Amino acid sequence: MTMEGSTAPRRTRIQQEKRELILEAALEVFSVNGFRGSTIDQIAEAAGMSKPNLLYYFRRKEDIHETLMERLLETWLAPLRELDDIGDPMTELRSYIRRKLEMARDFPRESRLFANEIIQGAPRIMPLLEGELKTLVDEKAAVIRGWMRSGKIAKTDPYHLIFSIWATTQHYADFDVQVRAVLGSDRGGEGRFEDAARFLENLFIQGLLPKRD
Amino acid sequence: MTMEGSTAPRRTRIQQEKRELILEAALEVFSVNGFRGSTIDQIAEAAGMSKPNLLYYFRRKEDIHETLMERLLETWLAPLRELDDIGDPMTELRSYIRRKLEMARDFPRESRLFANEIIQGAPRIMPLLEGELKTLVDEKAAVIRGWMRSGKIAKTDPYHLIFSIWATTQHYADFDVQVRAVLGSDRGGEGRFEDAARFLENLFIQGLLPKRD
Amino acid sequence: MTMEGSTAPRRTRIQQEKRELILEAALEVFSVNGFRGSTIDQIAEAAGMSKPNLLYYFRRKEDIHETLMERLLETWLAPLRELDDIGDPMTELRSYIRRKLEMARDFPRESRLFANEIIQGAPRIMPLLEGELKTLVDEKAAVIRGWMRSGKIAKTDPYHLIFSIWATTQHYADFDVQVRAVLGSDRGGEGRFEDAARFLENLFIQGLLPKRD
Amino acid sequence: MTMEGSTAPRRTRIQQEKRELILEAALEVFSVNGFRGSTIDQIAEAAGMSKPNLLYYFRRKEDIHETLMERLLETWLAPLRELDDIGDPMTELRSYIRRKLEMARDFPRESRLFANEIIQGAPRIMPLLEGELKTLVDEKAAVIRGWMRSGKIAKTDPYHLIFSIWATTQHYADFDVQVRAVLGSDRGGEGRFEDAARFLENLFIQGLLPKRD
DNA sequence: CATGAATGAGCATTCATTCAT
DNA sequence: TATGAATGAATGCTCATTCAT
Repeated sequence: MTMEGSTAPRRTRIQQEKRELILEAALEVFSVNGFRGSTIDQIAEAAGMSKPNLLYYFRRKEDIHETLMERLLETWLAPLRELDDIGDPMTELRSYIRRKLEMARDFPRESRLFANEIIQGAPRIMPLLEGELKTLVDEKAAVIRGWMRSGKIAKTDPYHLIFSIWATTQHYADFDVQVRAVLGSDRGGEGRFEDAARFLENLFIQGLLPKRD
Repeated sequence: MTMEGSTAPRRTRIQQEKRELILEAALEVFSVNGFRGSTIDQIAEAAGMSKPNLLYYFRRKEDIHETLMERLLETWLAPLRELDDIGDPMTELRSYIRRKLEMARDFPRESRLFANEIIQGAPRIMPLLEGELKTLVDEKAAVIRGWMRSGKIAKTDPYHLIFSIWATTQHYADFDVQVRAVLGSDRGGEGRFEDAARFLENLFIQGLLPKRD
Repeated sequence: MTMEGSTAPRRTRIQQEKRELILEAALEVFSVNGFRGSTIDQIAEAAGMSKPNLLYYFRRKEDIHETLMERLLETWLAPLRELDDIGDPMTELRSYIRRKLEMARDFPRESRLFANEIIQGAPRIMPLLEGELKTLVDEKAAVIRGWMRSGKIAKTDPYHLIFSIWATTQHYADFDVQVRAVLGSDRGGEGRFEDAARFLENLFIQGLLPKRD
Repeated sequence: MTMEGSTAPRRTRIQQEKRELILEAALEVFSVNGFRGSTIDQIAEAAGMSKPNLLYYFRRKEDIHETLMERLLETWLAPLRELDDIGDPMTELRSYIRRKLEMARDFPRESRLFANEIIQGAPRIMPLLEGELKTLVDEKAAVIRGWMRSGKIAKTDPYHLIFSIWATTQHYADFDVQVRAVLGSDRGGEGRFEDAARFLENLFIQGLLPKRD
């Protein structure tokens, strides 16, 4: 049973659908050009509608971006939320890395949109970073620290561990063109995500020290 | 001994200084707002000169950006170039990571400018990525593969190893606001780079497996 | 006995009521913002109906304004029409002034709407001014001139007399905010109309010459 | 010796001239169409320059209007400021009426611009009305009251006296088209101001009571 | 009757770039 | 070199009006 707040504007099904269409188009455009580099015309064109019609659904360019960012953060945090205190530490972390990498593969535009916002100093979502995000990371860092104390994984800084997982996985979305340019046409195909998964698993588990005996 | 080709415009020292001033200002502005989000006015203001005067030194907005990007790539590749076949593998990689992290700390604007360009699909420097960058990475990947064959470091994918070093170190420049937001005021200060250095060294050398007795 | 011409659209009572609602709302909006400064949205909102619904009753924004102006002129001329040749001149003029002042008090929005139209050069009602209005004023000016000839009131220009009555009374509607700002909170209340009535009676009857003993 | 505040932007002679040109054009346009009813295009056209060029001199439409209103109020209050305690009351008032009527004749656009602003509730100059204007009127009302006490003019309300002078004189600017429509082509020419002057002098001095022998 | 949806034309403002001095 | 002035081409957004249901 859901209870929508009375402040939420009532919308018809068609309106909802059109709004989704616009958000999809905006994601495409914003993720490449950033907020200021994108024009309403581009988004309208991508959404297959006229500019004033688009503005009938979202009154301001910023409203589109805002809606996109709100949804984004939730999607973005989901994998971390699933990190489970109860499970086996190594398995949990391995799953987390895999899920993040899958997101980089399946939602690269979302990743780039987020990266764009952060690089520019997070002018629009700073409060969310300091609030919801920090709270969640603090919580999960405590879990990881528990695992370290119990000797299940090596003692190290849990925050920077999380950062490094973010960095390495999101890299395959945000820096995709560079990855493909470097790997070349033969290794830059879809297989690159499997290679990355294999590599990251190795890295995070064993590092670069040669196998003993 | 430098030999400028005859196509390079001759410039006086004063001219050169003004150009540097502009590039410095442009770096400041572009790295935050992106190319399209930045205006010549902002750059001129930051450089302390009038807009037409700025355009006397760089005829087009894009020229400034281009010049910046050209220099950038060189700076950016320098640490990798230093990776030396002859040295001890573990020491070499450790130094590389440290140098990259120092760059993230000392040249965050350059890092963000570069990230901006890549995220947008590298419309301006794609040729450099496929040329110079790929060549260098291929070369160094071969070196690393040699180390792996000789058993000095664990066998894994050298390309993805390089990507993960890029990702983890540049993260501290590009996603700086997020890092600071998550770490909070007590741990987000200047010490964060030392913490990161320590963590990354551990990660790349030993991974997360608990220490063997 | 009214006989509507066959060109007049037949309207149900409900239709008529809705039209009145719209006109009332439009008066409110137009009188403050002027024609071009007012939007159909504002009027629709004030009338409590949707924009397309409003346009069902008046097909064009201008139609609303036109209807409003037509009625307005009638209302506006009514007090002058009542000026009666037969009555006592001083009493008649005094009553006229009083009626005009009451209109300024009770129908300030109508007054402002009219003023707006005239200030802008009467683009929409010029014919009415040159026709109906001029005819009526000519007629009443003749009456007043008759009074002057018979020595009942001082000899002066009857047209400018009418203008000055219009000007002084309508001033309390059109320049209301200025009047209230100058009088301040203590004297700017409802009493201002009585003060004005007393003053204007004095002015028009005796002028500023000190009373003769 | 004038001392310009350091906040005033320095302007070249050409800039000053162009600004005057724009203000002149804006007066023409605003006084007819009101603020919202006027477009920058109209003003630019009237000033004989391109729209962006106009915006080079005034960055916002509102800035033009504001500048105009500031100057306006000063001009508008000048005649009242001249009302002199020392002079002969009747002469002083007669001169004031004459000066105001001359302003209505010579600066009708200014008058209409002012009327437009007041009718719309003075959204932009209310503070000036409650401040500067009220202060001046209070002061002059005291002067007039002094004259009344000394028996030089009839006892009446000085505030409403001032209002009626404003109303009757400005009427010939603000309601000019109506005045001319009513007077017709033979009496609506330039002579109408002289007729008005004669009439108002009579009205304010003697009222309508027939002359005593 | 009523309303959600759609749009062409318009409008204030910005911006890269050019021109003249 | 340096800058005040000028402009064409956007760009975000508004609004009267029409359409479809």
